[in-house]
Amino acid sequence: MNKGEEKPLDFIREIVKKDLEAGVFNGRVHTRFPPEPNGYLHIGHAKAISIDFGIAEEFGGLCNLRMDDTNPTKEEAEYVSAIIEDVRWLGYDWGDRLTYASDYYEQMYQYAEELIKKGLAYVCELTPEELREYRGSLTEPGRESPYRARSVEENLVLFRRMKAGEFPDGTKTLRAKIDMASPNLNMRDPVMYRIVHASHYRTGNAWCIYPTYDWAHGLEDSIEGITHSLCTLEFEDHRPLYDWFLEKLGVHHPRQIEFARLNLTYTVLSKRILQRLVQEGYVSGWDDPRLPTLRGMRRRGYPPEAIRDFCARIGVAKTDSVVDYALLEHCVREVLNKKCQRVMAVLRPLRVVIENYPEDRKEELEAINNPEDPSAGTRKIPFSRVIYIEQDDFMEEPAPKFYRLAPGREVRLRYAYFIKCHGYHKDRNGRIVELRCTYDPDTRGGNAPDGRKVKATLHWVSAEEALKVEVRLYDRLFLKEDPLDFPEGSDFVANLNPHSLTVLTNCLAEPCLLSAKPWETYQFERLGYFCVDPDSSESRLVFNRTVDLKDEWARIKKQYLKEKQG
RNA sequence: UGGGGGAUCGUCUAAUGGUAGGACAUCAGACUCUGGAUCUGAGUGUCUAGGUUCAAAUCCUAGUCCCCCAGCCA
Repeated sequence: MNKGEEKPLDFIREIVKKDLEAGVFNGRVHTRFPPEPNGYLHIGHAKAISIDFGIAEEFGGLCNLRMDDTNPTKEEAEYVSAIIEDVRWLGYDWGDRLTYASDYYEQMYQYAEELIKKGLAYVCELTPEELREYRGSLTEPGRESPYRARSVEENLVLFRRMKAGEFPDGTKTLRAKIDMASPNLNMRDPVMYRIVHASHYRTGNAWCIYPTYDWAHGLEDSIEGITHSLCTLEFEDHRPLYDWFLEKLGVHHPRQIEFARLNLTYTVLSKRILQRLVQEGYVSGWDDPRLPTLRGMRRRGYPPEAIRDFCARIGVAKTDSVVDYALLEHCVREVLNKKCQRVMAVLRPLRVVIENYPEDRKEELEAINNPEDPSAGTRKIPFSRVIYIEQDDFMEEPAPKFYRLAPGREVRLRYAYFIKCHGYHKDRNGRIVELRCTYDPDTRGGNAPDGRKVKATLHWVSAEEALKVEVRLYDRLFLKEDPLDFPEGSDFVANLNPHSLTVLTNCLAEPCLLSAKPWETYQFERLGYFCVDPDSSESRLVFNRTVDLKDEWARIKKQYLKEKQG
């Protein structure tokens, strides 16, 4: 694509554009995002949201947020508010167009009577088991229900009695009269209404018959004047039915277009499995930062604009695809790099005594808040004789290409001084517990007047002023790229990463973090991005690692270890 | 063995008969007071076999492989 050229449109936008040009819907574009309030939204929904709301926005149209609540046994008000919150957090707005399928129950019922009167629907008394048998199979046609030939009058009476609550659950259904021999199973006289004596979270006990998805969805779209009904691929062979209902009713008829749902490596987006992860305690809740739920990602520190950018980058197509999780992380880093304040924190502290630095001396050094954003200004960091550095930043016997501290080696303490290691102490287990170093007073601020260079710059905190904080390190929840690829006889649990969470309780951070507030994200220099978890209290800050920084040394180390092994 | 869809670098996605391009990932280098960021460069792809054409990812024919559908879930 050359400069100045428009970004190519995906196949849906292409269709919408053509419809617009042809005046198909009187030049209108109106979409909808129709979640069922029976669970929490995840990154897969974010893709759909970004398509539904994005297309409406780009073509000067509208997008409704619609609760597709047609099943009283699964839906709850709690999910409605969570969905609203999550879509809003992502940054989308539906004005006053928050709608509910349940608001259309009466109208749907009237449409159903209309279809009965046209001889296109009938009350069937087959049991669920019988219904299945009568449906036939993928290769064999179904059989017509013995109740199929009822008169319009009888159907009407029966249907009204169904509505009146005269029959127990599961004893009768209203079915569309289409074609039991259709090669498309969805057309084999699909159920439109089922009897369910259950209280609905919105309509209470007003109804005991509830519309099925196939019957309801097109009507919802039609009633709301939707022009383009965008959904995922598995609804492709429901489209003939969607079209059939609307055509027989002769009502406003939106165009349904299907796209591939999102899959991510090392991640599951199946509602059922997500539920098990939460219910069986593999994660701490729906907002566990390891989960691909929007709440989880928010708590992890993923900015909504990064998720939106991700959705824009993955594109829209009909090919089944699995997107590399690294792309999401890239989008997250890109946003965070630009806006996060830098700070120094030590995850696994190693005590360093600077022998030639006077015991009674303290000083403050100036540090840049964000090199990507000069307007973020600077801050002061305390420095003193005893400091802590990262355990990983010292090697007794340095590996090849390890530039950091080692006996006899000089490195820079960021924004402070050059220090040189002269010795170290070990505990009785042989673990290094303290380094003895000297500093060069002439290198204050981090540069040597004689121009000598060091190969590494370390982050550090002053022992006395440091804040003790908790840091939760997250890693992918699953070990396998495809978590559903497990040996026979086991299940996805076999692929769970036992080290997906590491809690570090003895971390030390520079004192400016004292004022940090929940949900704020910082870059811990050389380590990654960390956001303040709402579990934090006045006396103890808790940080979640959002994502690490790209780490050249980690890469080299890995290569080195691999070579050493074989 | 029914029907509906789909196959382009490792991954995602463009090219709509006319130079197979981008992004992420990977590798190499430059720069750097974050082994970060930034910059430069490299490699890797049209499912297969035929055909049409000056020219095919694109059109035709025949295959192959993958996904979805037998809820009174959505």
